[in-house]
Amino acid sequence: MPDTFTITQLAEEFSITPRAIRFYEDQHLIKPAREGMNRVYSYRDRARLKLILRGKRLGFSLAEIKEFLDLYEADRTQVEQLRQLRSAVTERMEQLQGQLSDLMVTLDELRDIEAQVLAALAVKGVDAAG
Amino acid sequence: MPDTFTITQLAEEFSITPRAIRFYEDQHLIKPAREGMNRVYSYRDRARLKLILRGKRLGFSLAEIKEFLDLYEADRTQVEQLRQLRSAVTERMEQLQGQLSDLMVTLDELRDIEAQVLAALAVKGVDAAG
DNA sequence: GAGTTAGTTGACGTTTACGTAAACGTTAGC
DNA sequence: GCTAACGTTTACGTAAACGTCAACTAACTC
Repeated sequence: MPDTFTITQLAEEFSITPRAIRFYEDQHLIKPAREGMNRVYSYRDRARLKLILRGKRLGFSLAEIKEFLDLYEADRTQVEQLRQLRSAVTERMEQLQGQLSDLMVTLDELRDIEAQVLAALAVKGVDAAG
Repeated sequence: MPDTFTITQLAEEFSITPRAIRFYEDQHLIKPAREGMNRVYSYRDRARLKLILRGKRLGFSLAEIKEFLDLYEADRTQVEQLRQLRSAVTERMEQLQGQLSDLMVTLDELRDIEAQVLAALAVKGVDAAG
């Protein structure tokens, strides 16, 4: 592991495009150092990028992710910020729980349809595996 | 419960705008009857709209929802149709199973973060319920 | 018959998260 | 001394899912 990274190194490591990383910079989610014109990413920058991508996996918008990151950076010692973070996480969890139950209902319905289809095929004396 | 609905009635019932409902029609997800120029929604149309909104809550695109709805409507009398329907349903179920596990992983990550935040608050001797 | 209410069809605007050139600079190899 | 690889900025393009006018129409109400 080196201690600095180029933009394409990070792009390849995380399977995104350099364009995406630059876009995150445009949106002030990350600010790498410069060596002349070129961006140079530190180990901490890389960690930050990891957090960004994780936030995206979790379904947060870049604006939301920026708020989270700012919370971490601004002052990790302040209770109010921890509370904000917690409430954001809780809210998101509730959304996901809703999605989860919707998903399971949908799966149930699909199973019903599948059963009906199989029954209909059976009535026609057709091998279901056909 | 009446047996027909106007567009604003449905819009209000489901907390969306008439514009949204018309847009679904543009995308061929729903085709209400007409009384002169005006749209008239049957009870079945309303059920269909419910399905659309549920699909959206599940995070599917309108195009995907359309495919999904077409499954319900397909001609179930012909063997070939039944087979197609069955394979589409099966494929859909596999996709949903994938989403399901993704969702659960995501929820786990969020639970981790929540636990960390709670721990940080506890260290500060703060009531988490604050 | 003027106004209000509820509906209609365009058609352009908006947001998010980048993609996609265009036009250029800087080192490395041949 | 040229080109190839990799980087840069600027800027316009894109897709999804509507929002937001604008400019009607049709039906009631007074």
